[in-house]
Amino acid sequence: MIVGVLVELSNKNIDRIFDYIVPSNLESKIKIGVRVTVPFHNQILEGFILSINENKQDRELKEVINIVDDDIILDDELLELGKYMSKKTLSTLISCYQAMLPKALKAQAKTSINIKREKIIELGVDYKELTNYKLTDKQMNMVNLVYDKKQVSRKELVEISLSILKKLLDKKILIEIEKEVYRLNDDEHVLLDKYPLTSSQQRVVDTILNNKELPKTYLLHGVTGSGKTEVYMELIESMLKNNKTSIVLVPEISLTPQMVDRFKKRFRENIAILHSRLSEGEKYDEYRKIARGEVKIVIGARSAIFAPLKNIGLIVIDEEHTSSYKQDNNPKYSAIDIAIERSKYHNSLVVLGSATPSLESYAKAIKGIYTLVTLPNRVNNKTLPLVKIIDMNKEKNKGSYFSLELMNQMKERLEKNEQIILLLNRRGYSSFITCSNCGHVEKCPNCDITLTYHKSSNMLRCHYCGYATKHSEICPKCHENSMKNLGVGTEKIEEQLHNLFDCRVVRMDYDTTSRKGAHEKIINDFKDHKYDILLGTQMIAKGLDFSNVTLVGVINADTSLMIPNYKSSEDTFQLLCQVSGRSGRGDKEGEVIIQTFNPDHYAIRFAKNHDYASFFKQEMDIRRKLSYPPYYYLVSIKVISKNYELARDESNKVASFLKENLKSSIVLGPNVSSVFKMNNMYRFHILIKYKKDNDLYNMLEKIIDYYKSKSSIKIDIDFNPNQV
DNA sequence: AGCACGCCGACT
DNA sequence: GTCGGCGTGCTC
Repeated sequence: MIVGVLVELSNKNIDRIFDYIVPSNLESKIKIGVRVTVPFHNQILEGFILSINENKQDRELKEVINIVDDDIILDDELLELGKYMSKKTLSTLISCYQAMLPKALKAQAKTSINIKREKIIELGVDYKELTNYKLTDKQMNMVNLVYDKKQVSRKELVEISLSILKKLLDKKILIEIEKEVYRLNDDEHVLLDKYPLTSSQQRVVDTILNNKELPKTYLLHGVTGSGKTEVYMELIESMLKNNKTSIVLVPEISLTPQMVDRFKKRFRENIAILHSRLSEGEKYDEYRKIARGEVKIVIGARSAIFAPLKNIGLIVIDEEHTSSYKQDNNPKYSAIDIAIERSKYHNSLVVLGSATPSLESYAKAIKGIYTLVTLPNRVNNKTLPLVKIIDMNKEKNKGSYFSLELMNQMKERLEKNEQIILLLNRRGYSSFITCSNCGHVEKCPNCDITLTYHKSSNMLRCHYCGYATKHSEICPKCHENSMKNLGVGTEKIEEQLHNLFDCRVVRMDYDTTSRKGAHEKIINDFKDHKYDILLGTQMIAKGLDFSNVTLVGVINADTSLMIPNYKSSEDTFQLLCQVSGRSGRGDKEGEVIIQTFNPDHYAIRFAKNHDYASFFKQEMDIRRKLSYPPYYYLVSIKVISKNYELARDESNKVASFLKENLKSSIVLGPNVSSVFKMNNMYRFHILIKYKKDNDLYNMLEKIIDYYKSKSSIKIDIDFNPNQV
């Protein structure tokens, strides 16, 4: 028997199947989709069996060494899905399969994550026979405990008494067995009464369920607080009744414990959770639950789209406009694409939900590629919060982060014992230090990126490569003792809040949430009103539901407008709408205050009135004039090299090749990349705008082919990039 | 990805 | 004369 194996190395040069002979003792275990170890060149690698051939050997073949798992890791659907992904993203096939699997199941020769087993104690004799033994009261108590619970962990009994346990084990009254356990234990969840659906929720549910054309993709446009989650749950329940499974994607699940909680309360043990904060062991366990068909619902972040569920009836993508649904390293896939591809296989529904759909999705809905369904009002006809724009150019209260208006409002809410959310619109990490004398900023010598200041360690760090150096207040350029002008961080603002008010503030940002479970704690504490003010970055904008919040303040609306990206207006509009939606979700009316130096910018003006339609119209106009998506698709091609001249010259060659061969596309560049030098590599990029170009994939493949043997040049291709 | 092979510069 | 630079090629 001969098998074709795809080995673990991700490299275009070996992005193909290699044949191996199967020794006869392994033949019975050979199936397509299982992992094997094979000799390759002068190493031992893991790989996946992708084909089984008869003995038609045209050369000397090496032998398969071993079989890693007894089970199939990738079934037919997922094997095909990987091929689709590889073709669409131009990534190696193995990188696609690896992206679909938890670390424990990737083809990697050095994994150590195992099935967790626990020692369990059971009754070793029939309960009635116990009268034949002379047992002390204490021994009898333990036996009764085991009898009642049928199975008790050894640990629990050892805590009672090791000597009693040992006695009973010696007498074979109790016996010890090993049992597979899942690491992520289900906490007890009270079953939640479901809310009756509002008439518009019911209408949406009916529209979607009465549809007979499958597969089909819906865009659910529902304002913040309109109860999209209830709609998802109702659809899932209908799937369960028909014995179908569902996947729900949320932007970053650890940020939305409230939503997970609601699902758990309604569907209990029928759910598996997959997200980045789980340990590798926990992920592995959740994955096995899914693969064994023990759950019918999977909730998770982007990669949960690959959950190995059978018989999928519904895939929900909540907050579909979120950029994290696109993976920004290879393979650069979009979870929405994958969802639609899987829906074709399963003949199922896809529901994309958002209060502020991406322009691409909304345009597709208008074109009829998706079907639009809407929830135009908040549940119980609650009003959307009143939004006030504060022009910071005219602000009298200079030198403070807060305008007089915001300060007064905060004071008022605090007096009424209501809660406040403050958004600091930061672009990723940007607590940097500038010289107040000459304006100098410290940059990373490897990456050309401004270094971030870390107060706790007094270090400056590069968030791209990890370079770190001690912070000194002496400016290296002008030698004044004035390197202390810190960019605004939540810490600074918290300080000022404490100076202004007697209030309890909790910060939620990258620093305060790095520990596992930190998000949940902050959110729960805030919900329990242990704090008056939640101060955070972008991560507080989405999905949170606090009924006592009546004021949302946006400290600086402008930062996201300044980002050099064609989507910056869209991102800003979405952010402002989303964060505004956190206000007034309970009985009390909510208000929002947005501070900005650009009060007339349309993204801010339309966000004020929650006016998606007008924003869409104006933004589409601009996109059309500038030939941006959704009128054109984008592909970014980066040419990367350690050698500056080489990167420059080769990127020129690539650009002219593309200009020559892609007559119906617009080829821009090469330009230096926004992050020009990263990890000591120089980066040039070329941008292609295309509508339909039959030669595009051909030409890109030719470029990849040409450079794949040249290790001094790296080519990086990104379709519909988040960042250009 | 690794690793060997191979063809040109500054050194015991 | 040789050590070693990294360009090129190969892996069933």
